[in-house]
Amino acid sequence: MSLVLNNDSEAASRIAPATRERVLQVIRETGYVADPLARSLLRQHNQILGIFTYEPVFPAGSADFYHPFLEGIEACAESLGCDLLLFTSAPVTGGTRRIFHENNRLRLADGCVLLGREIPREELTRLVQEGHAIVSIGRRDDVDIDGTAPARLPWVGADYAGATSELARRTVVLGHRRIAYAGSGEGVESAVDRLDGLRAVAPEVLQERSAGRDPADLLAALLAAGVTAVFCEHPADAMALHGAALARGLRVPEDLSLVGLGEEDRPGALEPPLTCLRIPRREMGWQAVEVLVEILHGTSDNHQRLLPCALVPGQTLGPRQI
Amino acid sequence: MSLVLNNDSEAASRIAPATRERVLQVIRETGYVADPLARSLLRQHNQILGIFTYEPVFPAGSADFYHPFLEGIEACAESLGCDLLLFTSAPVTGGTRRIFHENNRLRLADGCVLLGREIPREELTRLVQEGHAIVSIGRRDDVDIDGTAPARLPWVGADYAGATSELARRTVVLGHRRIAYAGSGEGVESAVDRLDGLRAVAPEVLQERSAGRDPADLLAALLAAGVTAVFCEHPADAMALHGAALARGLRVPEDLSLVGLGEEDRPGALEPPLTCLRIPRREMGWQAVEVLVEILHGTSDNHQRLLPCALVPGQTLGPRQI
DNA sequence: GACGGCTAGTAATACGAATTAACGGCGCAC
DNA sequence: GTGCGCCGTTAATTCGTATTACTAGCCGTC
Repeated sequence: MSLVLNNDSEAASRIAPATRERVLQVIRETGYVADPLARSLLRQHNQILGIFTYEPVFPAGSADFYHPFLEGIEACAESLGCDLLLFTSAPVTGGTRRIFHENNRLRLADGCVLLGREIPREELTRLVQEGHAIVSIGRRDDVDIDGTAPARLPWVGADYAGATSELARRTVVLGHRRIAYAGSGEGVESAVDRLDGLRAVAPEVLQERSAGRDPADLLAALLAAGVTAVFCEHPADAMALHGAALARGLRVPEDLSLVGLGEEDRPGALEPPLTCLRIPRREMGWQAVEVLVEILHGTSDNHQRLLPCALVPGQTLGPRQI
Repeated sequence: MSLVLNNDSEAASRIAPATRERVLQVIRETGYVADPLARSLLRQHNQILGIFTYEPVFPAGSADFYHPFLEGIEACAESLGCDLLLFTSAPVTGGTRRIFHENNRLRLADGCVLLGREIPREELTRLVQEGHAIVSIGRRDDVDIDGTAPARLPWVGADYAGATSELARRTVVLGHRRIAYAGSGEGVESAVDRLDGLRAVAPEVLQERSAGRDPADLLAALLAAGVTAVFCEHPADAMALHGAALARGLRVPEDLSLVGLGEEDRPGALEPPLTCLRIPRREMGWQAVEVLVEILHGTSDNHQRLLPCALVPGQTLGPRQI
């Protein structure tokens, strides 16, 4: 039976064509399908790729930030003939989902794509220690495994640093000398990369936190420091600053240039359109699955890919008025 | 071991506290986790719910029509502690994905949510025949199983008929006598329901196909027939007709009332806002999972739920000008 | 002191498919 | 005529866990 189902070269030689046809006939009649569970138990792989998100996969409020990643993942998985498993069973403790719990179901999947702005270090460490095949979407710092050299985590990231540097160069060329960075610039890798990219070109950056701050106050502080161009970690901050600038009678970009270091939540919402980045999210999703397959097959040995961000010209970055 | 892991009432009585603690200690040290595959093989259920879509789950182009359904499904699955399996391995033959293929992996999931505008009848029939636990999102006609009475398919649908009837009533109250339906009104259940809902209130409906037709031509035909209000199967058609009306120097709703029998793709895109329906998509996703669980648990016996659509007043439906 | 009942721990079996080993029958060759 | 090899089939074993049956040991009671 199984010899006929999995028509291997070996089986072909072993089974007589007549018998083979008879078995196939019965299979057609009864509509028999091998229990994929039992097969997997033996084969030790499932053709299932897991997706683990540290935020809800299908977030209601936010303008579907994760959607394009999932698009790419789905498209690639489909091309590979793999199913996708969403680990929605992982319980939420202390605000974030945790992949490791008493009955973690990680092994249902052959490998796992990790998605989320921030992934707890201890989870990453344990994932690596236990030898799970994982790929992070978004660059992650290497994890320290006690004793040994830091483990190079597989990831597919967006080149925030490079894109920010390029925007910074253009800003400098436009005459700006006092450039500010609005945002934390620390903690999460994506924030660090952005600030690093800006600093690489403009070392004298003025950094101002924006979280939970009144845009008008933030703007006032920036202007007082003589800033003429603001790089915003979150495009939403750029929108807020734009509003505050208008309220103050300032023009963008004539009096103040604004750059968003990410995608606009709702393209077209701001007039004039924001100068910002386009994160290759779909492509990142696709390539994450590619890397995962490379890991599973043992091909290639570099499991870190940095994809370029396209620059969205917009109209909020202009020459500095003398 | 398994006795300790699954701390049942029985196990509690069987295992000595000391032994129990010793085993737990070893489990903690080794980080052992039971292979979910092997467990499932024995238990005959997985805590996995399948999602099968007859279109890509994460469609790139369309404005994420399916996203809210998935949101609801995810939220409910999470509350149940179930994982979600996306059947991306199903091959596409003849334009649509097919759930049944030589190695269908349906049995990986305990039950399956079916998503898609149109689901091939033969697939539904076979799903029912083979006794799979399924729920369709969107009403589906009963399927004929040869010999027996038509099988009542489980589904969670939007009450297009009721909502359309209500809109029709309002339209009649506003003085409109010649009402048209733009769209196929046949084939897919959702289209049939809409036209039926309109006909229930306004039997003398003029029906015009809109697919692949120049909006200007369609509009001309409608006006020639003396139509003063158009119910559009697809809101996109309403948008197109609106454009054609403007081009012709007509005002909406003064000269022509437009109603969309669905959600606007991009709310706010049309000015004035379209009078249309709000499909309770998130709620449908949630309840689909609820129904699925009812089926699996054998509780309840009515597995068909019709959820009301909210009416979005908009400003494209107005009194008929005498 | 012996037997019965209860408990704790261990061994066996089942889950469903796949792989492999064993086996029976047949034919060919020596 | 017998032995070996080949072909086709069947039985056994494997995957990792859960359940059940069974056994050894202990205590209490008669």
